Amino acid sequence: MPNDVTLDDVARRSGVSPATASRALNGRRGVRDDVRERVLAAAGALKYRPNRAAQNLAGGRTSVIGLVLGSDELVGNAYATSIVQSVAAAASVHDEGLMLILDSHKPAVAVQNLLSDGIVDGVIVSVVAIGEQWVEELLDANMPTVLLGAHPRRTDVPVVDVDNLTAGRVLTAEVLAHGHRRVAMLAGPKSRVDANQRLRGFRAAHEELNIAVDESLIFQGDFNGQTAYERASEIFAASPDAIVACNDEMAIGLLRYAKEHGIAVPADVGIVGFDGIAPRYPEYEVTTMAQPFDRLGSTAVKSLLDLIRGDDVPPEQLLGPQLIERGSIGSPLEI
Amino acid sequence: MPNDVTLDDVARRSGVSPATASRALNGRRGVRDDVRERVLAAAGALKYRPNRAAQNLAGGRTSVIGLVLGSDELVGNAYATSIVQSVAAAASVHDEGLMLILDSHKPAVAVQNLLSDGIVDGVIVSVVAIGEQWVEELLDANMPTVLLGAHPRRTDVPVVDVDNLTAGRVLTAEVLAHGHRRVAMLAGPKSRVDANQRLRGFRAAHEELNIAVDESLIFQGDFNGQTAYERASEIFAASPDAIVACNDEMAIGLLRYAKEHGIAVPADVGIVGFDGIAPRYPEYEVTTMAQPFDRLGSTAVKSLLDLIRGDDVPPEQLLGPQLIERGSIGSPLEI
DNA sequence: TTGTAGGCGTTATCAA
DNA sequence: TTGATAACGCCTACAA
Repeated sequence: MPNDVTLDDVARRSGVSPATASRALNGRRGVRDDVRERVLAAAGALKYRPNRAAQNLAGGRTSVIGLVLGSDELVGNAYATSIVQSVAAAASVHDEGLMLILDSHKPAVAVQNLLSDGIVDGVIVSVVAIGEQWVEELLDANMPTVLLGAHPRRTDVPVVDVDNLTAGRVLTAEVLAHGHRRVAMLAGPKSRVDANQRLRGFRAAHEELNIAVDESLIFQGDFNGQTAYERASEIFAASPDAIVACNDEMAIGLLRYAKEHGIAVPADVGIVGFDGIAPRYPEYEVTTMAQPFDRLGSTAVKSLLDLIRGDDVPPEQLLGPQLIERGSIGSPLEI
Repeated sequence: MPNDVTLDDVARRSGVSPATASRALNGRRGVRDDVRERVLAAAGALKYRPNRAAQNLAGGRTSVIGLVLGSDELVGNAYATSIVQSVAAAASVHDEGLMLILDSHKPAVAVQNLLSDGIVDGVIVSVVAIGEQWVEELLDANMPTVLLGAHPRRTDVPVVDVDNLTAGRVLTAEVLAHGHRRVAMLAGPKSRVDANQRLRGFRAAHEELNIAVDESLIFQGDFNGQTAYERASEIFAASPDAIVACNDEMAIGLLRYAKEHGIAVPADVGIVGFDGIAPRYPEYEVTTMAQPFDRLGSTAVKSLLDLIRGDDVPPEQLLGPQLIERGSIGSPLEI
């Protein structure tokens, strides 16, 4: 019952044909100005809203995009949650509906739902979903797709991401600028492009200052805070001046361990992270390279809409991260 | 290009009319068994999937439901995030699409999008969205709606919620059973039904044991952990034996303060909370009444689908919470 | 039990 | 610049 007003009603009220009304409403050219105004006025008066199903069926768009997060747990994953939030906001700005696809237990069905049912015009696939069987299948189907976070192999799909290489380089440079020389790295999963880029940045920053990287100070992590906490003793035992954790969750795991074991931060050891989700943990102040979540979301949505519209989209859009000083490697430096 | 297979294709391949094919596919009666099987086989072979826009347009359903969270911040809100997760899972089980409606900045438009565009068959409105102007408008529109968490005034909309009264009573009884007598309460927002019910349960548990509630031990909270942390000194100054915080976020705020100020839990003071989202904070073990998130999600989705189908739905479905002992009021009691 | 035909609301094609 | 008319894919009386 919501809305019984159809295009025909608008057409009738403005004394034109449905075809003309449609053209006027959609901003097509070839409609006399006064007619267009009349139609618009009628539509407004009638509170007309197009039926999207009909639009879609007639070959138009759905005005709904999908956000694929795979079977990743949203709960407790501040990064994923931030992505949802920012994409939702961006979709809303463009007046697009947002379908959340957390699905997992029915690979085939999930993909087909998306593709075949014409329920979504395109999808944004988050990096947290990459690697799952059905997500890979999804990438193979030719549906407009934008990756939010780089895929290790698919370079054919446009990607929007933070510039992880720069992020790693700048953050590490900052650590080095504080005088730290024995800098450890708690890396992310090897399968993740972002983690690798951050590590590359870590090395690059050292190279720029002609400081050798001590390979024994590079620890393998998994982006998980609890795991980091459990490996903390081993890492601290290597007595680094500072530790670059590949994300904030791990940095906080380390901070927690430090706190519990009387290790002073930054006095005894500096600790930094990535992502900028740390404000969620007010008791842990950690210097970090924050993700530009808002821009990630809006850029991904805009690119996807371009793609759907048939416009060209850059194969890779890297956004600048932001260094947020919170004192976990010492006082901010004078410039 | 996704899927070119239409109902006609299936009909042709199985040698029947589209009408019969439609009936067979939709489980309508009045189709010979062998014919039905033939159609189903053809559909399977062709990998046929109905076009939802067409189904919808033809008067059928959209197979998409909406989850309304208002402008609530998802990031850092473990309760809201858990709701999203559980509703998404439940929707997926029923093969329903899930539209996430975090929208906020365009009240009117948002509502109309939902209602008029025929893009969603019904909505689940989370308690975190209640009170916002456009959400209230949404409740007035006659669209199938289920509340996930009680509304202070709208008793006309079916609600699914945890049994907060019982939760408050049982948890408080547990605290009292541990021998605590001066029990403080850090309440939730007065506008929230769940918070009030928990407080009622708190009082009920006292009454049952003929213990008077010391009104000076009832503190007003806002469900926010940071705020709880900031008010902690005042609360601890009242020297309660134990504190019942109206949700885990606040309990953790108190625990954090206690930890930082050398107040031993549970030795000096017991602390308990509600919701069961605390596992997210491994360093804070807090006894709590956990929300049955999975069942909340599945019940809400199922009820909404019933509502959409035109079936009756109970006006109120209260699910049982679960006491989770984590030692923050002392060792678990022998039974 | 099955098939035919009409319509759901919109857009696009093609004349006028 | 405008208006018929035909899709789009499906469902559902109604008829057979």
